[in-house]
Parts: sequence; structure tokens; C-alpha cells
Amino acid sequence: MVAEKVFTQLRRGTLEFCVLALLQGEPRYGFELVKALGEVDGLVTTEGTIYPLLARLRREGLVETSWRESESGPPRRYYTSTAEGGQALAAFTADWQRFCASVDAILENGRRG
Amino acid sequence: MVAEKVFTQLRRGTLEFCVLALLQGEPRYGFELVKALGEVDGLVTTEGTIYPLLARLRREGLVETSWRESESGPPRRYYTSTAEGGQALAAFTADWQRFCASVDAILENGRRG
DNA sequence: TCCGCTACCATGCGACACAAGGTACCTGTC
DNA sequence: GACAGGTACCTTGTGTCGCATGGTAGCGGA
Repeated sequence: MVAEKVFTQLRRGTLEFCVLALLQGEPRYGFELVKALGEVDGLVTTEGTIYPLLARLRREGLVETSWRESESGPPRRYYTSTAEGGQALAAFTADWQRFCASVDAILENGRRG
Repeated sequence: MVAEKVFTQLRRGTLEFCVLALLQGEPRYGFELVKALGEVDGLVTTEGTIYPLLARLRREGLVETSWRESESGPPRRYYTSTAEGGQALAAFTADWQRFCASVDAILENGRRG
């Protein structure tokens, strides 16, 4: 479908906070996040997107990391949301709802003509 | 507000179709669109964004243009949605709703922890 | 005459998602 | 014990798109 390109643009700005939401209360590692997002409609992504994104979140102090051995395979870097990450997520959630309401209103308007 | 940056990313991909929605049934010119979007929360934008965007829509055949004299000031280039533009808008609206549902679900999940 | 408004457009930049490729470790098979 | 394949990490280069900036031109008021 050509419409996949649309989602690529829509993901911008939201993916970051979807990851943050997935990390609330539950530490996860990069590969796991890719698989979790892959199951959600419109949020399919790859490692090439996730790792730079996680590095950014870490630089901004929104997540913390720790290495853990795996029972099978290489060690994993687990990501945990900080308190600051939780606040950022809450702020975004509010912004997101405002934004959705605005877009919905305009699209609705357009449908009527 | 620093949060303005968030909206910059959220606008990606949606702005294009918000413009298309505003053009449904009613021809408008560029400057008018900037003012119309400026009144909507989270969609404030400038000419530097709108004109390249309109040029893109025109290249893709989603809008058509015509010049009209203005009673006061320089002539205006009016943009009208084509049938193809209407179809693209309908397709996007469906994608947008799916995407919103996905993001809402993940954000909700994160809030519970 | 000169400032400011309306209205158009072009150029260059930065942020971000993604494709592609690279490293390293473990497991199973021949 | 060599080697294919899976897991998991990360880096580099590319393309898109919103936006800042700036430039042109006509009109009206001080």
C-alpha cells in the first residue's frame, strides 16, 4: 500500500512517547520494543529507528539504562523511565489530545464541505 | 512554551490534509489558509510552510489553482480541491483514525503503568 | 515620499524515521 | 571445530517535511 508513507509521517513525534509509555512501570530492551510496536497498527518500526530514539531519550534524562545477562543470547540493555520521563509523557498526552481534537474538527469540517 | 516543538513534529503529514479539508467545497488562497490555521490550536503555521505544501499538492494533482483579482491588494491564487484530492482526504481520514486509536491505546496503557 | 500591509514565492537548514550495514555472542548441525 | 542462523546491540547515510529567512510587488495612509 502506498498509504504506508502516510504513517511514516504520522509517527513523527509520537513514536518517542509511545516508547516512553511502554516503559512505564516495566523495564524493556530495544529489540523487545521493536517487536511490541510491530504488533500495533501504524506503529511498525525497525531497530534503525528505535536505537537512535532510545539514545536521544537517554541524553535527555527521560530514561535510564542497565545491562542484564540473558539466559539465551547476548546481554540486553534494559531501559527504565525516570520520573522526568513520566512527567514528559503526561505533558505529551495532554498536547496529543488537544492536537487530535483540532485535527478531528478540521477533518470533520472538510467532510461536510 | 517549549512544548511548541512537539506540535512541529505532530503537524508532519497531517497539515497537508488539514489544508485539503479546508479546501473542500470552498476555494481559498494561501494567505487565507495561514490565517485560518492560525486560529486552530496546534496548527499555527506560516507562509514558508504553506506555499511549498500547496505547490506539492498541485504537483500531485490534488488541487487546482486560478488567479483572481482582489479588491484591495495584489491578485490572489485560489486553490480548489480536485476529485482526486477529495479521495485522498477520505483515505487519510480513515488512516488517521486508525493511527489515533493505536496511539491512544498505548498512551492509556502507559498511564496505568 | 516612505512606511506598513497584503500576497506571492524561493532557498537553506534541522529534526527525525528508516534502510543498510557492521559487530558480537549463543545455539545447533554437520 | 567450523559454520550457519538467530539474537541483540549500534552506526552511517538518505529523504522528507516544517520552518526561518528573505525577496518581489502592489496598494493605502501619514
